[in-house]
Amino acid sequence: VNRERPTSVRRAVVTLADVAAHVGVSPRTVSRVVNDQGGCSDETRLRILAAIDELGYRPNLMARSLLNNRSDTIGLVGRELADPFFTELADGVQRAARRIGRTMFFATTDEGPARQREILTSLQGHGVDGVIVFSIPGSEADLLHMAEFGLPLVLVNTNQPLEGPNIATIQADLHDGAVRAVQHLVERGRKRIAFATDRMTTVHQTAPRRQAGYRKALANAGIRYDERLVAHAANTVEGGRECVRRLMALPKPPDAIFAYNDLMAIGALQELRRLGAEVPDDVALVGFDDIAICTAVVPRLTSVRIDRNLLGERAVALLQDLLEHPDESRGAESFPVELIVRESS
Amino acid sequence: VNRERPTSVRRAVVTLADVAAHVGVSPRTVSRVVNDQGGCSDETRLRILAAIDELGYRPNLMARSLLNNRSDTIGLVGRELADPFFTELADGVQRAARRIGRTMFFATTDEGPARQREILTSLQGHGVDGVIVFSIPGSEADLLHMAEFGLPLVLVNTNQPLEGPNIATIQADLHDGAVRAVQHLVERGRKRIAFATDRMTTVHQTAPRRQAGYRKALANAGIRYDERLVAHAANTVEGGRECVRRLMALPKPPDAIFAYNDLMAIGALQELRRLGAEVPDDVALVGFDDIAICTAVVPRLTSVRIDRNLLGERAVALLQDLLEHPDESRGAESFPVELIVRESS
DNA sequence: CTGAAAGCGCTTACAG
DNA sequence: CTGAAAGCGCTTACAG
Repeated sequence: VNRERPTSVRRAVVTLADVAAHVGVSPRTVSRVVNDQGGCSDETRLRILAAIDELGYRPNLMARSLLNNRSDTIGLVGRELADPFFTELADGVQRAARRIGRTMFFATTDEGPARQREILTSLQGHGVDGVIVFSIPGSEADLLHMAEFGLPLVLVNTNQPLEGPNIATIQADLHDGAVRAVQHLVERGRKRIAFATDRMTTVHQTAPRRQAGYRKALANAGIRYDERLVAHAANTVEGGRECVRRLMALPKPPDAIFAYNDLMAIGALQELRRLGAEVPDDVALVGFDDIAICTAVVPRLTSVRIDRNLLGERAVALLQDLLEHPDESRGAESFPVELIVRESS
Repeated sequence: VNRERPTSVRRAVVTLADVAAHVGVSPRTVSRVVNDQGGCSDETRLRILAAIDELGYRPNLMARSLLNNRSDTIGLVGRELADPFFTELADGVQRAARRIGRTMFFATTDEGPARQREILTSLQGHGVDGVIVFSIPGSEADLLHMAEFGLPLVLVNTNQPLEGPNIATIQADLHDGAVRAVQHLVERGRKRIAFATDRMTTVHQTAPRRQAGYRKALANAGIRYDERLVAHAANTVEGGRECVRRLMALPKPPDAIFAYNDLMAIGALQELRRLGAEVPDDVALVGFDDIAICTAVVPRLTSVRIDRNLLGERAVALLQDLLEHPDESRGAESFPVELIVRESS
């Protein structure tokens, strides 16, 4: 073990040079063994491996990155871990990254664009080869700028598709998801299909995309759009309850409800039961996101599923492509969704 | 911008030397400005800052770490992101780390001890100052070994408390949580208190700790332990349903159920309703973990809460202490839990 | 099959 | 207030 370093918090750590000295060869030879480059007698090789084991040598990957200008590492950045959408995405990213020999590091940025920039700068500084960002609305210009200055970026579910050097975007097709959900309710013979949605104040532009799909499917089916059947509330369980109270108090209440997300759908389910309405007989119900609770409620909830694992894997593939062909510009990619029909409709 | 490097996947990146050349000063001076060390005329300083902005210079943190032997970075390692327990812990870690000027990187290891070791080695190689591990059972010896070889480690909710150089553990007091839950049911006047628990086959030793608390609280209250009131099933919603079917079929069914976790409690709730039993009037119900759904079900679920955010913050404090005083050995720390009483009991 | 030299981007003493 | 030198741990050409 090497020199004293009293100011350091870390214990002195074994270096390649320590191993070389211990065996009595040059660092170059140890390096060759560590990197499996061959060109080394079996005898020296075994002695070196034994020394590595004995001393507990671990290569310093930062030193290596400094030379190679690559770390085989990618970053993943999202708002908050509490969001199940994000965690499943992350699991997909993790698996796909591993398959191509990359390690994923992961950081969250709860507080908006400034913090996001800070995290991305930190990741870049620590040498990640590229970053997948589950982006914060309002940070688009910033992200384009960072990509241009050398940090390859894949944006997942950003508001607008972005184009530029060193950047790619992929978005779940929320519009199509809403179309499918409403079309399914039409096929079930429903005529008065309500939409229980988020308050539109949010900066996340997902509600408008879903609502556009809702209107499109109604139009396709020749059903007139009726503003009274669109209820706005918080996108939570309580918000879902609130929407149902208002919708069921209408002179002509709905015979189906398409909810902005599953939490609202579950709130709607609870409130419908309380009001004595049967699901799906009196009111059919479709949620969005297909979170785990969908199969834990009675009746089990029909929902629009985004395969978040697959979305994560796709994002890794895009990033890899970006890293291999940095100079090609590429369009925004759309990610398909599917409708999972269960008992609530 | 510097030299051509055709083999690199990364775009050529601006270095400190580039900035120095652009302004016409030595790298040393730029370094001083970047690190706010003073000792530089305001005029040069401003010119340097302008150049940094114009060229888009970002310090290479790996090079810096190589010199300092510290990165102000900590790692967090867990099984899978899908586990809400872990994500809330992570949010606490993230916030606490940030408060002391550290960046948290995060990695998952779904597949057991071998993979965990791989991830930890990678984190160490990338220069993290220490790691918080939400550990995998069976990896204890390995973790002790890694700590001894220079990677400071804090273990959260490990099976056994571990002691050794460079290592600390913290565990939620599951035993006390179970005692409180059952004591609460006793105070509510319940006499036949069942325990719906996990199959004990699991390597995670949490079920026995909860069961010991259950027995302890019964003994405290002078209630005889009755093996027939302990039902085992999968620790899922479906498992909870299964336990209730068996328990309510007993000659003398229970008047209260303490569940291994909230998922089982929610399954129990559904099945009790299906059987026509009122909660809490006929059967009182207490869960464990206090996951989000507890307040979304009707009646809202009483549960044992582990403040996972706080647990995460505590883990960071322990790690920081370990980094500042590497040579002190320390005991295992116990983390208190609380009972959140709601409508189900 | 093995080694001496140079350098990745940066900072830490040391001089002026 | 500013700079030249040395070195963190490693790898990449180049020699032998």
